[in-house]
Amino acid sequence: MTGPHTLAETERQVNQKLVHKNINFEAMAVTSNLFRAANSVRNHLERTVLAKEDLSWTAFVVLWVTWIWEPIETRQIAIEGGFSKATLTGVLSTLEKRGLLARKKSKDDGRLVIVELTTKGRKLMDTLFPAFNRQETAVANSVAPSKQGVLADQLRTITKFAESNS
Amino acid sequence: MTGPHTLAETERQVNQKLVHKNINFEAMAVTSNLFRAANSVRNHLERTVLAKEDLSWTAFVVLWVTWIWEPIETRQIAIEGGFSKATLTGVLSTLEKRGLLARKKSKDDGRLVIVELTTKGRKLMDTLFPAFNRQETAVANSVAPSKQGVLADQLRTITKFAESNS
DNA sequence: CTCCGATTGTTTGGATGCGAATCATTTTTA
DNA sequence: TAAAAATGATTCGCATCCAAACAATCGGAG
Repeated sequence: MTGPHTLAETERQVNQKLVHKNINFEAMAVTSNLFRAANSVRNHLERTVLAKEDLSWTAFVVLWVTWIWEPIETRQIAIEGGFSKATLTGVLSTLEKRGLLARKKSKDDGRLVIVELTTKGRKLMDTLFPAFNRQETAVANSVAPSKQGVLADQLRTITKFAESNS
Repeated sequence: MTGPHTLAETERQVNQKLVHKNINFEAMAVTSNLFRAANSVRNHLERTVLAKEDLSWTAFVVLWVTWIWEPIETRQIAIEGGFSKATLTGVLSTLEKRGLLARKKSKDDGRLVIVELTTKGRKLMDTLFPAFNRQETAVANSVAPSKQGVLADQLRTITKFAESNS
């Protein structure tokens, strides 16, 4: 991820390419570092926590959302996790095959599918999520704990803006 | 992306699931909002800027890195852009087919491939990047401009930590 | 009661991305 | 100099993800 060029070098180079235009370097720094941070943190968590359980990122999110809210409708898992219904169907099948969760039809509405963790799945999350959270803590603590609340708020604000302005 | 449950509701629910364990909610908020923000901003930029040029995110990054540093070695594009060599080969072929850039062999080292934009590619980036940057500005300005420098710095710090702790 | 539109999960087809193996070239070793 | 190791890019096989089409179900309008 960290290339041979520093961000400062890149900005200088961009400036030379665009001397005649008005480029907002500070905004560029915010977004580009947002992507770098998200990617590297995701890779970090995958390597340090998820890999040994052979779970993909999406699979973990599905387990997590289900664990928190079970019993839960599949459509809600997709919304909460931020991926498509199509993606969810595949991941659910995989996790069901591995015995970590179970699908069942809703009695009230035949279209809906309800998901619950199995005992095995619940047991896994009981140890996996604390381990995950420990790594989240290590990552977050690279900025001062007293500043983390503001940081999270700013990220929330950015999300809200980006989502409302299609 | 934004589910029907607020973060506060989720935290309350997590707390009930884990009353006996120590969960760091602030760290959880930092990372989860980091992913939400990155995803929503990427989707926003894809929709508002990249879609009308029929460019994928990765394709745009390749064009951008090349535009800034050309002539540039392919391995450096991959490092700078944060994706694998395998991914790059495919994207380069696509962009070359579309006449936006060109590959040539290095004279000094026959293993290396050097990439340059074509006139068409350069012309595209001359208008595309300013448009992209305008949207970056809109996104970044959802937090006060005076706080953007600190925000970018914190994201840089997180990246550095996550990358150094495999 | 019967359509008919809306909603939901699944299937299908295609795009994207990666790791491992492969091929070509260069550099190092002996 | 010749063989071996190292370094690049590409190819191949696999997993992941999505949009669109599809089938099943629900809820009204008439």
